[in-house]
Amino acid sequence: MTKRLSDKVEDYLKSIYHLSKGEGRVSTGQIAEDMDVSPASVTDMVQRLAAENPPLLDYRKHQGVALTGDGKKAALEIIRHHRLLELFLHEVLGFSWDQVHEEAERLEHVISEEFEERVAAVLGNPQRGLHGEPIPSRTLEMPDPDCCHLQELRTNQRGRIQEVNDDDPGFLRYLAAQGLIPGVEFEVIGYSMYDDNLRIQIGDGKEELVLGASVTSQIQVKVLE
Amino acid sequence: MTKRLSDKVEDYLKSIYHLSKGEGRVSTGQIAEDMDVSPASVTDMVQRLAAENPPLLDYRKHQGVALTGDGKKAALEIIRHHRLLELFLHEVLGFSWDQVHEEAERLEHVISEEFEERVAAVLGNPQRGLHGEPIPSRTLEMPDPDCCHLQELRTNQRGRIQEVNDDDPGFLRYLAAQGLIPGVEFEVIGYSMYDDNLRIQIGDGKEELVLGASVTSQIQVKVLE
DNA sequence: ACAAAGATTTAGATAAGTCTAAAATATAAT
DNA sequence: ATTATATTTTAGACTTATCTAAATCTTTGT
Ligand SMILES: [Mn+2]
Ligand SMILES: [Mn+2]
Ligand SMILES: [Mn+2]
Ligand SMILES: [Mn+2]
Repeated sequence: MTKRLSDKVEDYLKSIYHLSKGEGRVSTGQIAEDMDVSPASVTDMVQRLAAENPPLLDYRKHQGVALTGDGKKAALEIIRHHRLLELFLHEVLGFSWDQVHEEAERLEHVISEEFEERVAAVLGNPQRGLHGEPIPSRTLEMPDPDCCHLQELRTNQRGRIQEVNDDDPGFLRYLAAQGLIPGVEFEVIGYSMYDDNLRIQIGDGKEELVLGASVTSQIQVKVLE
Repeated sequence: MTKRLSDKVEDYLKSIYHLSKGEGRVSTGQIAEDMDVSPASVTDMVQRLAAENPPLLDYRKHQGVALTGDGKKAALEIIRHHRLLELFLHEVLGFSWDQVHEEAERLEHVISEEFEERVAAVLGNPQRGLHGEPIPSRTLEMPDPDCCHLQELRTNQRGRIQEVNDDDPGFLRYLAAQGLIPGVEFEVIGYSMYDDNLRIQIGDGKEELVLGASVTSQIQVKVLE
């Protein structure tokens, strides 16, 4: 009989989960930035969530917050909804991969466990989302990331695109146009230390791309070999 | 650029639409009863909706409210969402006909026009919902009801079930168990004027049912011949 | 070690939606 | 036509979520 959380609370928990990757502390300022609200609003909200029964956050003045077990569970529930919904919107309703995020952002808060189960079943209990994100299991276990940011790779390293940032439709269309989609393999063939540009070659074709840090920081890859 | 209405506002407009059947005035008391909130809350809300720009309601003190053109359009938009969603939940996700209403009640407020269009397309642009209700068109025209309550029929009249009240799961399971579903034809073979019980025979089998007023008032039928 | 800068928290306001209790109005009954 | 009853509206309060401006910590640079 865990009391139903509001949409806003769910979005706060999700934001904190993403910023902390499930562990560690996050500052109120980071949350304010990510959620596009004032720092004062965040302080107020996190104090309320820390005072909940059971508490959803561990809050200490001037030292940010960490998710409690309950807070993390609530966040993972919504993240599971979000990622299943994105896949469903694409596979069943034909939404394009840059349109699904916004729609899922609203739907994630209102679907029942029944809906979640049925969608998962229709999709064959997938473990990865439309943009390559791992989907928490029914029991809310989140698989390890087993990948790092493309940004961190250097010349001669090979990798496979694992996951891309999905909250900017324009960026997603750009990625698709360049062939930078989850599953694609590549080799780093150059690095410029002054601007952090990375030159990569996709597949075994001669297709080359030069990507800036603001692109490579939004792509997660698995290093090969 | 019509400002986005809140879920609550949409539910008020929908309630007023149903109570007034799109025309005429409705008292604040009726709305309070239907929405399960206090009369004071209703008065407050209808005054706000009447003060909107453009106004969604016509309100006169102590004389109830009527939907304006804009209010009616907003109500029909949500009713279209609701009925398309119920059908979708049943046809695509396998929800039973007594489960869909509750889920649709929440989803109706958050789906985009894009979602609405795609669902309608997947379903083949249906004109009737899962419980027989007419579905407003894309342009928000509501087809005429062309039917009346089963309650009003008398001995020897034949009819076809057109539409049933869908907000009580138990009632829907009861109807399904009795074979009282939209499309089924029957003949009234008896009427008891003291308790308003109706005796009906379904199809041409010898299956007979006796139905009280609280059942017959929740079923809409088309009179045959 | 201390002042300046930066981040966070408090204080005070506002808007939406709800409630209960009291006041006002309308309807029905004598 | 008055009085009694029922309905509706107002008044005052509360909750959630947000803001701006002011106060208070923390961190950093010298
Ligand atoms: Mn997303
Ligand atoms: Mn969201
Ligand atoms: Mn319904
Ligand atoms: Mn609703």
